[in-house]
Amino acid sequence: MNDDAEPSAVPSSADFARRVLEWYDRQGRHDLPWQCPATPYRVWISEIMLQQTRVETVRGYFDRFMQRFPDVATLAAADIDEVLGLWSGLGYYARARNLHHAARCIATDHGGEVPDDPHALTALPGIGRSTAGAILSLGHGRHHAILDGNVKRVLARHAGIEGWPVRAPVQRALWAVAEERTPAERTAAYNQAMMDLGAMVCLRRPICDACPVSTDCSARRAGRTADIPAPKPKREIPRRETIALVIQRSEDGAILLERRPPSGIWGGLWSLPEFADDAELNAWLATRLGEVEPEPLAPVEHAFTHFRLCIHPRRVLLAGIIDGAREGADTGWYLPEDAPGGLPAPIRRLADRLGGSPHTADLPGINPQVG
DNA sequence: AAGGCGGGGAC
DNA sequence: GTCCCAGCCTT
Repeated sequence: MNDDAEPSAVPSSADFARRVLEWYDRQGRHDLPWQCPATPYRVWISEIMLQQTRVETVRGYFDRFMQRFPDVATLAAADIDEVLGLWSGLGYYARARNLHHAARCIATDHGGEVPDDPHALTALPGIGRSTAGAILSLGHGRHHAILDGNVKRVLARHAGIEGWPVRAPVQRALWAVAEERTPAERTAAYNQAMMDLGAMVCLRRPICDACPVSTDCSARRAGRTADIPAPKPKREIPRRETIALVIQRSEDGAILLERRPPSGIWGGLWSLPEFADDAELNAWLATRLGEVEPEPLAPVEHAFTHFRLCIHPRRVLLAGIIDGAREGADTGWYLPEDAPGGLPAPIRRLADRLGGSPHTADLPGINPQVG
């Protein structure tokens, strides 16, 4: 592909697309789970799962999700806890809540068919401009541009668009280039090609020798592929501490789980009772169990995008059934593997670590009086 | 316009 | 350890 002639003029968008498509036919990914078949429903589900999430992570989740919810009607009829259960571990759980909500909107307002209109799509929760473009092009075969992280990287470098892509002016410039270059013919293949190019060739450290558009790439020519796109400005991430109560029945190993509030961190997921400090924990325990001595377990570190959380687990083993901590719609006793909904990843790891039915006598510490 | 929102893989 | 990813929503 490297003839020695310097490109004498800015190549046309058609030529850019032609080279990208030619590369895609030979080197691109053609057998991803959501490509066979690429129905609008399957494309929609995959696109939501793929928001801020890598392909290899999504594969297993996608297959399990499709097995259980093969179409819009099944998803719309499902309980949100089951949806969150299949989402458990994927993160960004608002995506699952939005997905479920949107399925119900599609069932009631669109006759159960995923819309093929940009305005109708972006009106659905969880679907923005880029995801709408992916559903329209990959799922419906329509002419529409996309602009995800991969495409941003390819276009920013090739067109020499400086600045951090999250900033509005940069975003505008990128969308303009994306729309200008997206061909009306073979739009789906082109969009998939751009994502594949970003995921396989135009990496953080790019493999320019393998790129079909390297000869006229602005960043490549300037030797500035490391600077474009501009990296996210650094910021200090705060650290938070929290106490999590593992209150466990020695009889069967069940632990007390609570449903978290619908919004915020881990919204709608099931988790351990949480306390700001030991004083708050002890006050909670005192009113329900009397004097008990919780056993500290090894802390669990968990990194979020915007802060770091250190969870200090405190375990209390119960020799008998208690009636102090009653079950309700949003609390209950469950074996870790039988949780009624999704569990946050670090809580799941912690719960799994506790193992099955413990024997009180084998464990250090606690045998609180009950009632 | 800025910040909230998970988790894991690559380095 | 740090960085960043098939973004969107709320404020």
